[in-house]
Amino acid sequence: MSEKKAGGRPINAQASTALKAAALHLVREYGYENVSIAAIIKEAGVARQTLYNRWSTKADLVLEAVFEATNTYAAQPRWDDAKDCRTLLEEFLVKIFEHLNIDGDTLRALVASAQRDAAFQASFYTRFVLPREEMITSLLRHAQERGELSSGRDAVMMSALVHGAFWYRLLNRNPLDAKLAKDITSEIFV
Amino acid sequence: MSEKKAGGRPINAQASTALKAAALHLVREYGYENVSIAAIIKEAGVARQTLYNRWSTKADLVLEAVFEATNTYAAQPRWDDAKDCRTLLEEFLVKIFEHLNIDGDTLRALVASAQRDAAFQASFYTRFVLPREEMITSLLRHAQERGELSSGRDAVMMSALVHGAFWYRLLNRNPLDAKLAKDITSEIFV
DNA sequence: TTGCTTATTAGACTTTAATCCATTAATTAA
DNA sequence: TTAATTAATGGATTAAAGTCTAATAAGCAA
Repeated sequence: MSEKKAGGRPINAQASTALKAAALHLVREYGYENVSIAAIIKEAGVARQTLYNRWSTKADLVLEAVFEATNTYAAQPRWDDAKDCRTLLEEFLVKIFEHLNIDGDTLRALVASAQRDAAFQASFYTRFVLPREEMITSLLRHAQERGELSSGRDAVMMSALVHGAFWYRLLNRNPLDAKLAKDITSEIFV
Repeated sequence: MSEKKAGGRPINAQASTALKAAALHLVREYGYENVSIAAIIKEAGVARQTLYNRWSTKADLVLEAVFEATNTYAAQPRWDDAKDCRTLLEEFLVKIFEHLNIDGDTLRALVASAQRDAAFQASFYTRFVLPREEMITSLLRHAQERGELSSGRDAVMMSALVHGAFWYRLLNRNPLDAKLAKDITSEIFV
């Protein structure tokens, strides 16, 4: 399946790069809602249709741009056995919050887009949200194995509580700081 | 301050009623994003400017329409002393979820609007979100007083965890059902 | 070279939220 | 009755996302 007939003008990879760079730059500088498609293609020096050949909406483009630019923050840390899991969770949350303090406004805008577009919502959830949720779930299971957390508890539900808590804060424009990381951790580890 | 000079054409209260009714009806039937201002004023039989004389955006109008139509669900229940607090929380969550299963799609759209409009976000949070958050906080404090929950725990944080959990589920288009109410409750009451 | 195929470009077009304006309507005060 | 004031109306306008189209560009295969 999906065999392409040979030939045809090749896709210009530079156009993609320029579009992502322009989108990220403009969105971080002026805010998602204040950046028009027209401004992005103008800065990228590319035609409108070229953008829509690659991404179907502004949200898709910006998601990819933010995602690629912040791989660092989404990386699974190796759980350091020298520290207890309570500390690991708190430190991981602090790391997530650092990212959210850079791109939080953009991510809020993407969550908003996701509510209007089920396909984008699925993509956003799969690429951005779920991976971290699974990282925390695995950390909590690790804590159960090490006896730092009662094995009777539901790691998936606890992870959802943690995620819910900081997304809820973000969407309500509350600060995400070290104190919050500590407070959330305290309520999870009894 | 704020004294109005007498005279002037009086505001037509029926126009407000008709606009709210039209907005609620259309939004529930076709979905928030599929309902245009043009459709609302047409069904209400009112001029465009009349709508904007009362609400500054579609989101403000729909929030008020939904809010008025669902006072029932937002009412503070009297905590029945015959039941333990675990049961009360679970039942309260079930009640909230019943409402979210009617207007959840609309509320998701309003959350999206709130991300684009800080003033609306504040209004939405104050009118819709915070009251329930406080109800659950007070229930958890009640549980602490009755010794059903350790008094060392942070009731405000726990309430945020609970709220975060179901808003998170709602925004990710996951089901809000009795099982979720039970699972959330279980993780709060140890 | 000549087709064939796909990508890019520029710009017209559609839709919708929101603003703006001139005109008309409804009310109070003199 | 007249003037002042405020609301409602209908329609024009603006801004932006997204769609569409015709012309052109850049490759492959014969």
